[in-house]
Amino acid sequence: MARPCPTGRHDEHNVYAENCPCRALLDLISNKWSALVIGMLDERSAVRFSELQAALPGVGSKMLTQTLRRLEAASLVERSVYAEVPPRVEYTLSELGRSAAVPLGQIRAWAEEHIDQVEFLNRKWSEQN
Amino acid sequence: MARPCPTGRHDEHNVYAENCPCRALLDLISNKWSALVIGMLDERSAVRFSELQAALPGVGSKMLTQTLRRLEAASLVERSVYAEVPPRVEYTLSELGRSAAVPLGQIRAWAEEHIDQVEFLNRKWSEQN
DNA sequence: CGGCATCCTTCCGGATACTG
DNA sequence: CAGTATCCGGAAGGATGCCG
Repeated sequence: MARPCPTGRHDEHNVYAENCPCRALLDLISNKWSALVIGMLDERSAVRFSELQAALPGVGSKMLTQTLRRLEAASLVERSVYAEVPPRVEYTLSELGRSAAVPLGQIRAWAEEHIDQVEFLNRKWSEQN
Repeated sequence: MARPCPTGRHDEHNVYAENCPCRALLDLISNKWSALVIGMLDERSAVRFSELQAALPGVGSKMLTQTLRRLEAASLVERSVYAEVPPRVEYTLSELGRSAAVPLGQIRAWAEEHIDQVEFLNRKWSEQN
C-alpha cells in the first residue's frame, strides 16, 4: 500500500524526506491548535463544538472548524451528529488519535515545565501584562 | 519571576490559557520546521547552515534563518560564528534544546510509525507521484 | 558561506452575516 | 447550536540581489 520513501527510517518512512506523506502527518499535528484540541479531546472523551471553543480561548470558529476537519480527514478525530433540536455535534478521538495524544501531551508538559527557563518569552509576556 | 497563569497546571503554567507564555513556547516548537531542525541538531551536535538546509529539503534559506533565530531567541539553540574565510556558522542545541528534543523525537517517530494508518494522506501522496 | 534587504504573491485567518 | 459563505487586511513565505 504505502510505497517506501526515498531515504527510509522505520524501513519505509522518514519525516525528513520532502514528499514522504508522514511529513504531512507531522505538519498536521505540529499545528498550533492541533495539540490543544487533541489534548482536550483526550481528557474529556466526547466534546461539543462550543465546549471545545470555550476551552480554547483565542480560537475562532473558522479555525476550530478547519482544525477539526483536517484531523477528521486524517482519521484522528471522529465527528458525531445528533439530529436533535437544537443540533448537537460531538467530537471524539479515534484510537489513532489517542495514540497521538501521548507524545503530544509530553510536548505540552514540556512547554509548561520549561517556560521558566525561557527568559525571552517571559519578558515579552511581562511587557504586555 | 514568572507570574502564575489564570488557570494553573503544574501550579503555575497552562498551555490552554490564552496569554500564558508557555503557549508561545508550545507554538514555537509546534512549528512545521522546528521539530525537524531540532531533530537534526540533536543527531549531529554541531551543524552548519548549509548542511542544515541540505538535510531539510523544501526549506528556503529565509525560513530556515527565521526558524533558527526564533529558536535562538528562546535559547533552545546556540549559534557560533567562526571568523574564517569562507565564514563558518555552526548551530548546536542548548541543554534546554536537548530536553525538548526528547518529546519532539517521539512526535516524529509517531508520525513515521502511524502514517500507514492514515489513508487520506497516503492517497493524496499517491496521486501526486 | 551565511546571511539581510527588498519585492511581490499567496493565502491564512479574523470579522461579519446568514442558514439548517 | 454548529456551522457555511463572503469579504478583506496583513502576515507568511518564495525569488532575487547584494554584502561582509
